[in-house]
Amino acid sequence: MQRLTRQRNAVFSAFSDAGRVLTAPQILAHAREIVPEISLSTVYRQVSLLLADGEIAKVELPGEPARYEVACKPAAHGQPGHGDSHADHHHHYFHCSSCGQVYLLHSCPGPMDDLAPKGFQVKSHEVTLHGICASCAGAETTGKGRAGKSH
Amino acid sequence: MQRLTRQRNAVFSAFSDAGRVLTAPQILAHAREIVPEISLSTVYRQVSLLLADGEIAKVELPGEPARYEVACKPAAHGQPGHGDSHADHHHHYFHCSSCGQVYLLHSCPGPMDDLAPKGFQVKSHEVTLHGICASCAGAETTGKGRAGKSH
DNA sequence: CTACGTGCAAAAAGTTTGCAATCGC
DNA sequence: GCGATTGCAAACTTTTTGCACGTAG
Repeated sequence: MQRLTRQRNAVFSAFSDAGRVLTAPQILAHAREIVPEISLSTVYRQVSLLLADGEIAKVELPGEPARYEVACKPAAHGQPGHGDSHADHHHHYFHCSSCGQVYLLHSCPGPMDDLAPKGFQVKSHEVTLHGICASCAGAETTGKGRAGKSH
Repeated sequence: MQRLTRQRNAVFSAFSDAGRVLTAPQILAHAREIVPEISLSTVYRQVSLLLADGEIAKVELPGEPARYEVACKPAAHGQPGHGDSHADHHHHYFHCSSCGQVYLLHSCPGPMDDLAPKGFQVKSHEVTLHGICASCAGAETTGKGRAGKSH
């Protein structure tokens, strides 16, 4: 059985703290605010456990490191309250090219089996949107917003 | 200016040979049939050059290593003259979970700007389909196929 | 007390880079 | 000959793993 260590709590609360889609180093940074001596290995190990438990989900976008999000939880920038029971928790993502932040999308363009040639069995699909998020779009006139990684 | 080395030719012909979406190690394997002493570094370097030339395009799918495909642009080695900037030819991909092969899709579900919350500027989108390709679906009874990576 | 969890270091996988030798032009 | 290109090894990034110690239960 899993033990209730400070590190496990720190990793998990990193998500509630940030409420967003985080990379492993970002989780580490947040967790270190609670348990400064936590190591990246432990982050990865706890993430694996949380994944196996279904408490978080892995978010993989083309060309970037894996991120993780709290599973089946209301989105960070949306308001909770919808009784969205997890039937098939497949969602899609928006990647801001300005701040690097990944946002959850709740809608889905629907089945796109027609895109595949005949004879191909489509099991699932992933959609990634790229562009400028509302924060960055709004910040471009007001000056600097809350960008962090413009590499 | 770029020199016409055997390695460059080997890397480029790896694509015509395979005619598919290839990972760097796959390019290496094909290129080694022509120039056995070619190294992976050279493959990466030539791939970078070909990318810069617009002769090939990088294909990044969630959770896997980068692949490369011959670009849709017709002129291969000729001089482009002027003004031919790469248009917005985006396509999508089908990833076979059985053989690992990546297939190009020609159709596109259309603009999906509506998926993003208001205030978000959608610049582009990517769609990845997962499932069983026609070869693997057909091979499931005969047991042949060309599977390789079932990890 | 005992087994699971942790930190560190090293490894694995994919990609890039420094450097001396090579080879196109 | 000059300098771009190559092969090798080493660095780098992201993630995993081996091992000895620490700690929850």
